[in-house]
Amino acid sequence: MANERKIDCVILGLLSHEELTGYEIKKRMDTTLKYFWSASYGSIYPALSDLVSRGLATKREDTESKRNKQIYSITEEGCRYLREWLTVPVEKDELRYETLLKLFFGNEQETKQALTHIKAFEEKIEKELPYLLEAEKVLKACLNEDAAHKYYLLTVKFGIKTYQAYLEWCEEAKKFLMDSGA
Amino acid sequence: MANERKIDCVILGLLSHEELTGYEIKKRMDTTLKYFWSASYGSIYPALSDLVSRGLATKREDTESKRNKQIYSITEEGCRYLREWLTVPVEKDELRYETLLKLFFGNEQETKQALTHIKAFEEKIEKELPYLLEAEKVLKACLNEDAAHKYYLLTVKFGIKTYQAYLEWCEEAKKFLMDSGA
DNA sequence: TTCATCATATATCAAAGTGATATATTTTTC
DNA sequence: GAAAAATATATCACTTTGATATATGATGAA
Repeated sequence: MANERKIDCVILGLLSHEELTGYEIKKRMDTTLKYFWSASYGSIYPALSDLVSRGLATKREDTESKRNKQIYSITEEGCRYLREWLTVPVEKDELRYETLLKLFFGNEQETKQALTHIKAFEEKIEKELPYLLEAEKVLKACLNEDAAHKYYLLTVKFGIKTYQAYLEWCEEAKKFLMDSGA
Repeated sequence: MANERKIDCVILGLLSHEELTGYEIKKRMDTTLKYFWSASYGSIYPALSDLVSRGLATKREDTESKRNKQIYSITEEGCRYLREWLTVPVEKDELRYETLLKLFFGNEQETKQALTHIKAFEEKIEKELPYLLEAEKVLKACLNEDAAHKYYLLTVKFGIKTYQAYLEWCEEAKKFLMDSGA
C-alpha cells in the first residue's frame, strides 16, 4: 500500500456509501467534494473499469431505467483497500491558486490589475460561501441520522473557516493596495 | 491568449525579476512559491527549452562557474507574453487536500484515525507558519526597496491568514470529535 | 588528505490526470 | 411538438508529476 492512485480511493470512498454510476460520481465531485477535491470523466471512467478488473468493485447494467446505465458497487476487497488507505498518513495537501500567482508577479502590472484579480476572487468566494453555510445548517440538523454526517460536517466547517479567512484577506489586501498609492 | 501552459507563465514570471537556471527555478518553487504553487523538474526543463525555441527566453552557458550551468533570461517578447497573461482573468484556483478526503470518508474508520490525520495536518501547519511570519517581518522591513515586495507580502499574508484559520479549525475539529463520543 | 555526504545541475520517462470533445438518449420546458 | 437541458458513457491529446539517472563541486569530519 504505497502508491495508490488517488482516483481509485475517492471512487471507492464514494461507493462505500452507495451504489453509483460514473456520471453520478462526477456529480458528487462537482458538488460535495468540490471544495477540496476534483476529478474529470477522463479519469473516472477508466478507473471504474480498472477497479472492476481488479475485483475492488462490480458493475451491473441497470435494467429498470431506459438509460444506458452502468451501476458500480464496492466489493469486500474494495472495502479492505479503502480502509487500508484511510490508515496510511496523508501524502500531500496541495493548494494551487492562480490568483496568488498573478498577484505575486504583480509588479509587472498595474495596481489596478491586482485589484481586479482580488475582487474576482472575492466575488467567487462570496458566491460559494452561502452553499457551505446552508450545508452546515442541514448537516447539523441531521447529525444523528448517519455516522458519516459528522465527518461531512467537519469538511464543511473547514471550507467555511477558510473562506471567511479569504474574505478577511481580500478586505485587507484591497485596503493595503489602495493605501500604498494606486 | 487562451490556453497558456501555466508552467510557461510561472517561469517567465520568475525570469522577469532575475536570470535563473532550471535548478534555481525549482528552488524558488520549493521555497517562495511553495504555499500556492509547485512544479517539478519534469516540467521545468522541457518548458525552458520550449520557451527558448519560441523566442520568449534566451539561454547562455555560464563560463565563470565550473558547473554545467544554463542561465536563462526573459526576452522582450517573453515580457509581452507575461504581461498579457497577467491581464487575463484567473481560470482556476484549486485546493486538493488529501487530509479532507480521508476525513470525509472517515465513517469507514475509527474516530482515532480521523484525529490522527487532523493532528498530522496541525503539526505540518504549525511547523510552516513560523516561516511565513518571518517572511512577513522581513518583507515589511524592506517594503520600499523593490516594488515587487508589496505583492510578495500580500501572498505571504494570504498564507498566514489561511494557516491561522486552519489551526483554529483543527482545535474545533478535535474538540468536536472527542466530545461526540470517541 | 581523503572519503563520505550534501548541494548543485541537467535530463528523461512512465504514469496520472485534465479538459475538451463526441455521441446518444431521455426529460423538461416553452 | 420542437428546442433545450440533463443524463450517460467514452476517448484522447496534452500537461504535469514523481521517480530516477547521472555527474560534479563543496563541505566537513576522521
